[in-house]
Amino acid sequence: MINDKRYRVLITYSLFPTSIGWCGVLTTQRGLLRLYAGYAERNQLLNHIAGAVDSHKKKVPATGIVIDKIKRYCSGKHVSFEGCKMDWSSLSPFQQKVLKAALKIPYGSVETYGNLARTIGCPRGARAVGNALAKNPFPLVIPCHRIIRGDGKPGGFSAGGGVMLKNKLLQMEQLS
DNA sequence: AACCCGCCCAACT
DNA sequence: AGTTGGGCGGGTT
Repeated sequence: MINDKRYRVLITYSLFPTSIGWCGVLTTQRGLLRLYAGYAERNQLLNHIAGAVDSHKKKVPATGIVIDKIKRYCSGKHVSFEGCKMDWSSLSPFQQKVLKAALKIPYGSVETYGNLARTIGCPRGARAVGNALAKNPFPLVIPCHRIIRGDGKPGGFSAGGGVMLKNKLLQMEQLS
Protein backbone atom coordinates (compact mmCIF):
# COMPACT_ATOMS: atom_id res chain seq x y z
CA MET A 1 0.00 0.00 0.00
CA ILE A 2 1.40 3.33 -1.04
CA ASN A 3 0.15 5.57 1.75
CA ASP A 4 3.36 7.07 2.99
CA LYS A 5 3.35 10.65 4.19
CA ARG A 6 5.49 11.69 1.27
CA TYR A 7 2.75 10.60 -1.13
CA ARG A 8 0.00 12.37 0.73
CA VAL A 9 0.69 15.49 -1.27
CA LEU A 10 -1.18 14.51 -4.40
CA ILE A 11 -1.62 11.49 -6.56
CA THR A 12 -3.52 11.78 -9.81
CA TYR A 13 -4.72 8.90 -11.89
CA SER A 14 -6.15 8.28 -15.35
CA LEU A 15 -7.61 5.24 -17.08
CA PHE A 16 -7.81 4.66 -20.81
CA PRO A 17 -8.50 1.77 -23.19
CA THR A 18 -5.92 0.61 -25.75
CA SER A 19 -5.44 -2.25 -28.17
CA ILE A 20 -3.70 -4.21 -25.40
CA GLY A 21 -6.44 -3.62 -22.88
CA TRP A 22 -7.16 -1.05 -20.22
CA CYS A 23 -4.19 0.96 -19.08
CA GLY A 24 -3.74 3.39 -16.23
CA VAL A 25 -1.26 5.91 -14.96
CA LEU A 26 -0.55 7.19 -11.46
CA THR A 27 1.51 10.35 -11.09
CA THR A 28 2.91 12.58 -8.39
CA GLN A 29 4.74 15.84 -8.89
CA ARG A 30 7.92 13.76 -8.89
CA GLY A 31 6.71 12.12 -12.08
CA LEU A 32 5.26 8.79 -13.02
CA LEU A 33 4.53 6.78 -9.89
CA ARG A 34 3.02 3.68 -11.40
CA LEU A 35 1.72 2.40 -14.69
CA TYR A 36 -0.81 -0.36 -15.36
CA ALA A 37 -1.28 -2.19 -18.63
CA GLY A 38 -3.25 -4.95 -20.24
CA TYR A 39 -6.38 -5.26 -18.11
CA ALA A 40 -9.36 -6.93 -19.73
CA GLU A 41 -11.86 -5.07 -17.56
CA ARG A 42 -11.82 -1.47 -16.46
CA ASN A 43 -13.05 -2.46 -13.01
CA GLN A 44 -10.18 -4.88 -12.54
CA LEU A 45 -7.77 -2.05 -13.09
CA LEU A 46 -9.73 0.25 -10.81
CA ASN A 47 -9.56 -2.33 -8.04
CA HIS A 48 -5.83 -2.71 -8.46
CA ILE A 49 -5.36 1.02 -8.18
CA ALA A 50 -7.62 1.16 -5.15
CA GLY A 51 -5.53 -1.57 -3.54
CA ALA A 52 -2.24 0.17 -4.29
CA VAL A 53 -2.93 3.66 -3.00
CA ASP A 54 -5.13 5.10 -0.29
CA SER A 55 -7.95 7.57 -0.86
CA HIS A 56 -5.72 10.59 -1.43
CA LYS A 57 -5.95 10.52 -5.18
CA LYS A 58 -7.72 12.50 -7.84
CA LYS A 59 -8.97 11.38 -11.20
CA VAL A 60 -7.80 13.46 -14.13
CA PRO A 61 -8.37 13.27 -17.88
CA ALA A 62 -6.23 10.78 -19.81
CA THR A 63 -4.02 13.30 -21.56
CA GLY A 64 -0.37 14.26 -21.46
CA ILE A 65 2.96 13.27 -22.93
CA VAL A 66 3.34 9.88 -21.27
CA ILE A 67 -0.20 8.75 -22.01
CA ASP A 68 0.10 9.85 -25.63
CA LYS A 69 3.31 7.85 -25.95
CA ILE A 70 1.65 4.79 -24.46
CA LYS A 71 -1.26 5.09 -26.86
CA ARG A 72 1.09 5.39 -29.82
CA TYR A 73 3.16 2.46 -28.58
CA CYS A 74 0.06 0.31 -28.23
CA SER A 75 -0.95 1.07 -31.79
CA GLY A 76 2.30 -0.48 -32.99
CA LYS A 77 4.48 2.59 -33.36
CA HIS A 78 8.18 2.65 -32.54
CA VAL A 79 8.05 4.86 -29.47
CA SER A 80 10.90 5.96 -27.22
CA PHE A 81 9.94 6.66 -23.65
CA GLU A 82 13.14 8.57 -23.12
CA GLY A 83 12.65 11.69 -21.09
CA CYS A 84 9.73 10.41 -19.04
CA LYS A 85 10.09 11.60 -15.46
CA MET A 86 9.65 8.76 -13.02
CA ASP A 87 9.23 8.63 -9.25
CA TRP A 88 11.81 6.09 -8.05
CA SER A 89 11.50 6.92 -4.38
CA SER A 90 9.80 3.71 -3.26
CA LEU A 91 12.29 1.37 -4.96
CA SER A 92 15.36 -0.26 -3.42
CA PRO A 93 18.83 0.51 -4.83
CA PHE A 94 19.00 -2.93 -6.42
CA GLN A 95 15.59 -2.54 -8.07
CA GLN A 96 16.64 0.83 -9.42
CA LYS A 97 19.83 -0.61 -10.83
CA VAL A 98 17.94 -3.43 -12.57
CA LEU A 99 15.21 -1.17 -13.93
CA LYS A 100 17.62 1.47 -15.18
CA ALA A 101 19.61 -1.20 -17.00
CA ALA A 102 16.40 -2.59 -18.50
CA LEU A 103 15.52 0.91 -19.70
CA LYS A 104 18.48 0.78 -22.10
CA ILE A 105 17.26 -2.26 -24.03
CA PRO A 106 16.13 -0.82 -27.36
CA TYR A 107 12.78 -1.30 -29.04
CA GLY A 108 12.64 -4.55 -30.98
CA SER A 109 15.49 -6.35 -29.22
CA VAL A 110 15.64 -8.72 -26.26
CA GLU A 111 18.03 -9.56 -23.46
CA THR A 112 18.20 -12.45 -20.99
CA TYR A 113 17.79 -12.24 -17.24
CA GLY A 114 21.28 -13.68 -16.86
CA ASN A 115 22.93 -11.14 -19.17
CA LEU A 116 21.14 -8.28 -17.48
CA ALA A 117 22.42 -9.59 -14.16
CA ARG A 118 25.96 -9.58 -15.55
CA THR A 119 25.72 -6.07 -16.91
CA ILE A 120 24.84 -4.74 -13.47
CA GLY A 121 27.78 -6.58 -11.95
CA CYS A 122 25.82 -9.38 -10.32
CA PRO A 123 26.80 -12.41 -12.41
CA ARG A 124 24.76 -15.02 -10.54
CA GLY A 125 21.81 -12.78 -9.85
CA ALA A 126 19.50 -13.80 -12.67
CA ARG A 127 16.82 -14.81 -10.27
CA ALA A 128 17.16 -11.65 -8.25
CA VAL A 129 16.82 -9.71 -11.49
CA GLY A 130 13.59 -11.55 -12.25
CA ASN A 131 12.41 -10.71 -8.79
CA ALA A 132 13.08 -7.02 -9.29
CA LEU A 133 11.46 -6.99 -12.73
CA ALA A 134 8.38 -8.69 -11.33
CA LYS A 135 7.79 -5.50 -9.35
CA ASN A 136 8.45 -3.12 -12.22
CA PRO A 137 6.10 -0.20 -11.52
CA PHE A 138 6.45 1.09 -15.09
CA PRO A 139 5.73 -1.70 -17.58
CA LEU A 140 6.01 -0.62 -21.23
CA VAL A 141 8.01 2.48 -20.23
CA ILE A 142 10.63 0.25 -18.63
CA PRO A 143 10.54 -2.60 -21.14
CA CYS A 144 10.66 -5.59 -18.82
CA HIS A 145 8.86 -7.56 -21.55
CA ARG A 146 12.13 -7.50 -23.53
CA ILE A 147 13.86 -9.66 -20.93
CA ILE A 148 13.53 -13.38 -21.55
CA ARG A 149 15.02 -16.60 -20.27
CA GLY A 150 18.35 -17.98 -21.30
CA ASP A 151 16.72 -20.86 -23.19
CA GLY A 152 14.65 -18.51 -25.35
CA LYS A 153 11.35 -19.04 -23.57
CA PRO A 154 9.56 -15.88 -22.55
CA GLY A 155 9.72 -16.31 -18.80
CA GLY A 156 7.12 -14.63 -16.63
CA PHE A 157 5.19 -11.39 -16.78
CA SER A 158 3.23 -9.88 -13.95
CA ALA A 159 1.50 -6.95 -15.65
CA GLY A 160 -2.17 -7.15 -16.56
CA GLY A 161 -2.27 -9.75 -19.30
CA GLY A 162 0.47 -12.06 -18.02
CA VAL A 163 2.77 -13.95 -20.36
CA MET A 164 0.22 -13.66 -23.17
CA LEU A 165 0.70 -9.91 -23.12
CA LYS A 166 4.48 -10.30 -23.00
CA ASN A 167 4.39 -12.37 -26.17
CA LYS A 168 2.04 -9.92 -27.82
CA LEU A 169 4.31 -6.99 -27.08
CA LEU A 170 7.37 -8.83 -28.39
CA GLN A 171 5.52 -9.78 -31.53
CA MET A 172 4.31 -6.21 -32.00
CA GLU A 173 7.88 -4.92 -31.81
CA GLN A 174 9.26 -7.46 -34.26
CA LEU A 175 6.77 -6.36 -36.90
CA SER A 176 7.67 -2.70 -36.81
C1' DA B 1 16.04 -17.80 9.93
C1' DA B 2 12.96 -19.22 7.15
C1' DC B 3 10.46 -18.86 3.10
C1' DC B 4 9.30 -17.12 -1.87
C1' DC B 5 10.58 -16.04 -6.84
C1' DG B 6 9.30 -13.45 -14.03
C1' DC B 7 16.34 -17.92 -13.36
C1' DC B 8 20.29 -20.98 -14.84
C1' DC B 9 22.95 -24.96 -15.79
C1' DA B 10 24.24 -29.63 -16.28
C1' DA B 11 22.73 -34.08 -16.55
C1' DC B 12 19.75 -36.99 -17.47
C1' DT B 13 15.24 -39.70 -20.09
C1' DA C 1 11.66 -32.39 -26.41
C1' DG C 2 10.78 -32.51 -21.37
C1' DT C 3 12.27 -33.20 -16.34
C1' DT C 4 15.10 -32.96 -12.10
C1' DG C 5 17.97 -31.20 -8.67
C1' DG C 6 21.23 -28.04 -6.86
C1' DG C 7 22.59 -23.47 -6.76
C1' DC C 8 21.78 -18.70 -6.90
C1' DG C 9 20.75 -13.44 -4.78
C1' DG C 10 17.20 -9.98 -3.11
C1' DG C 11 13.11 -9.20 -0.68
C1' DT C 12 9.65 -10.19 2.78
C1' DT C 13 7.73 -11.81 7.21
